[in-house]
Amino acid sequence: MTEQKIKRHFIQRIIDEDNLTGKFDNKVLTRFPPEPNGYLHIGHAKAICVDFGIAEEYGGQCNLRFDDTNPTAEEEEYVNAIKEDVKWLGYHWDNLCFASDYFQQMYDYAVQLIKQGDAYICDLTADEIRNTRGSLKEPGNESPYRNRSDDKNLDLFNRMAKGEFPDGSRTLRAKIDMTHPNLNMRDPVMYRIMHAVHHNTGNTWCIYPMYDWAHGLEDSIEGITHSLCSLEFEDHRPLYDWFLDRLDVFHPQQIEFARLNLSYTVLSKRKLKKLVDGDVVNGWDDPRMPTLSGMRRRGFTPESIRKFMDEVGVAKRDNVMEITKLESILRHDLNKRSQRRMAVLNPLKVIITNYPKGQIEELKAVNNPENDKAGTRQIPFSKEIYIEKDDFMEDPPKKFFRLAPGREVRLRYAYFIQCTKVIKDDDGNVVELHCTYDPETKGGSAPDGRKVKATLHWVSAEKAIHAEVRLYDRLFAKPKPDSEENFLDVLNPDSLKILENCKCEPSLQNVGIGEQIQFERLGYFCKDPDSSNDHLIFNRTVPLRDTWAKIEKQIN
RNA sequence: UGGGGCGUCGUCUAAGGGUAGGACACCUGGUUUUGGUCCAGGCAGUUGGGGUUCGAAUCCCUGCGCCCCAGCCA
Repeated sequence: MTEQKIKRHFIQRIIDEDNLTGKFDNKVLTRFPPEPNGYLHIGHAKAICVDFGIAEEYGGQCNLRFDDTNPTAEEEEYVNAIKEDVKWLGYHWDNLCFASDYFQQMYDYAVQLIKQGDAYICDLTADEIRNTRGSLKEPGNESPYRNRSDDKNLDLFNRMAKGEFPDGSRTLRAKIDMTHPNLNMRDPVMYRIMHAVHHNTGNTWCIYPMYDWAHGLEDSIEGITHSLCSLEFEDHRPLYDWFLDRLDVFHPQQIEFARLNLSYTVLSKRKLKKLVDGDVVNGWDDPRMPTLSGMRRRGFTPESIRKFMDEVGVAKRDNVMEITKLESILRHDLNKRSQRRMAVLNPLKVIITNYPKGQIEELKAVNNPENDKAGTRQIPFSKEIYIEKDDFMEDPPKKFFRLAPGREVRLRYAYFIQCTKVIKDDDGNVVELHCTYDPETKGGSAPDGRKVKATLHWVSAEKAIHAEVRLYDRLFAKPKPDSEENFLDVLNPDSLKILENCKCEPSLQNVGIGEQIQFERLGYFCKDPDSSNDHLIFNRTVPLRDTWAKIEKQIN
């Protein structure tokens, strides 16, 4: 407990200090400010956890604010998806805000700056502005329109807003310093002309504010105390401060922290959109996507994502979290909450030769060994069953404990069986096994105390229900796809494997969509929303840790 | 290169002048009717060089390396 108190990250320390000095009257008001131009991904989840988490911790508030200043990129669909994802993560915004609600006020502030001589209308084209901005080494040159009279600027700005000029013909620029070593301070554009329909304001405006101009105002208007954002905006903070100082309005404190990176994945909306638009995946909510909607469909719990963020930490250094860490936390969470079921993904028929034909026995199985309250259920057992193809080897290596000719293993919750005969097709593939069972071992233990080295999952052939199972793997084959010349070159060709012929125990018919289930010895799965009553589809969220696979790898 | 930022086990992250700790990964072993879980143990780190100090990951100086910025994107 005290240990938790001691481990304060740098943002908490800054706020602690502010509260000590009374900088913001001990108030904490943060905001999560997404642009509605795509779906939220796990990188955003870090920002959400920091923004909402800080507010929660200090008894403050957090706004959800859509930074909708560019109508050509933004859509209502994204607004709705973002709201849903934030709620799913378990956070509740205190105010729902839109930058577009402040357009008039921003306009008025712009007029103020023009009157103060701090902004001017520039007739340069985008190319010309770029060419006069200078470079990292060279200072820029002043625009020939820089010294227009305030009246002329006011008139032109007014007419810009009225729609008298075509797109791109003029901008409003801050009059700062074209030789400033920080490129952002070289007379940045505040407004551009865009005759575009805005999802929120419709046709009301044909000039739209730029991020640098708008964002600080949004924070100031809402009374945000600590404006938390990612590292790339550090260079913008002086400009943010400059605008607020010139306007002499409430001045939030911007604090920057490192964004999350994840190995074997990409976390940029641009690249994710490319995967969607290029049909590399099946939409934003494809279970392979690092989007929150994709992860939700895959079977992630919001708790596991939040726990992950706790462990990720908050700091300023660049980082790449290993995806194994996420998976580890996921498994830990799923292990505690998931009911166990049996399903066979790659079925191999087994006939128990000495079991009475036509007999069905109901056997008791534990629903969750981690949670007694989950209770038990009955599973049907019969003469013909399916086991996993991988659980039999005709000529097993030393460390393979599972079924082999002449060997005895346990069927989970059922009987010991011994393999007596291997049936093959003309090509030599094993297609069926004959086994005998020991009636004395009902439930899975032998009265004479003899042991077996393996326990297999199985499904009654007579009572099995059919399902499609989708096995997902990481989308990329290289740990840092962002560092590749083209991230699309390192896609993992096996990121999705569809198994059409899977056999499930009957109780699986009734699971709800998204309900997390452990298929014993295989992994965690959940029913996909594409399922129908006569066509079950299960997504594999994450496999169980597989020690045998590791040993197998060492052998080869 | 001008400006801004950052360097602690393989990967994240603590230690803010006083024993470099934790998690994941990896390796052992134990328990086990899931080769799961759980438990125990192990491996492994302060970017280099100076300085201040009884004592430096921490403070100072100086190298080196990495990231961001030249959209009318955010």
